[in-house]
Amino acid sequence: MARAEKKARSCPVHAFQKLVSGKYKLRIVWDLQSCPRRYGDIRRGLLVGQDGTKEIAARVLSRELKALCDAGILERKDYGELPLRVEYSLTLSGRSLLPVIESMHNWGFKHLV
Amino acid sequence: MARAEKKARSCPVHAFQKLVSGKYKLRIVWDLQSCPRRYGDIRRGLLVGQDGTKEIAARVLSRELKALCDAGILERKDYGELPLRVEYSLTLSGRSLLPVIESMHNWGFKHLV
DNA sequence: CAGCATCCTGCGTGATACTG
DNA sequence: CAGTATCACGCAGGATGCTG
Repeated sequence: MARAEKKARSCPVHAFQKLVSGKYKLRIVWDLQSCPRRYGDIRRGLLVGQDGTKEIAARVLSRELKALCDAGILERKDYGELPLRVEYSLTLSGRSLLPVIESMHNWGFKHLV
Repeated sequence: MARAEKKARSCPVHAFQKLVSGKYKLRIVWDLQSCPRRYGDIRRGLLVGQDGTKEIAARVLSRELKALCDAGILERKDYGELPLRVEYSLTLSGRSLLPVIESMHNWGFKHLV
């Protein structure tokens, strides 16, 4: 199921880190846990900086989404409608990532923030 | 317990990601789980690339270690001996990080590697 | 041995404009 | 609306040499 590059003997932690590298990948997955979302919804609302962060650049979001799709974490569904409508949702593999992110979330909530 | 910058309303996941940003921080913590280690031990053996990765640059390792110390994850103990001898160990806060890293490790081991 | 000081390079991120 | 095309830039990461 689409595991990109299976580096021979590399460290799992490092491999994981590389997979979710980038400022937004983890947050995207986390934000999709309850339901699929459209491109614009992910962009606005979810990633707009509550803490002063700027809105994510379209180009960046595109790349992160594409990377996640290529990694088999997300699925992209194009409805072929007009105006354009594309929805992103978690795959099974993506869902399996949620507990991991949750542990990060909880730790961060306790020790940081 | 040294929490650096407590960004007001920032996302815990993102805060966590920032804290452990860098290629080696997580692996360093992970490698220190069983016992304290010396600077050189961390550098050699542990971080030398089993998968072809080069040895970490001294400057980089220094920075990562310092950042982890500043974050209250690691503790630095200088024995004041000659030849120089410095040991790094996990603090309580650092230990609390282990389950989180473990979940990443397990996921990575299952889905990547 | 455990690091700093310097210099250098690539890539991740971002801003702006444009398109089907 | 959901992107792609360009251009620009800071900084993490690396290489080399030096020191107490």
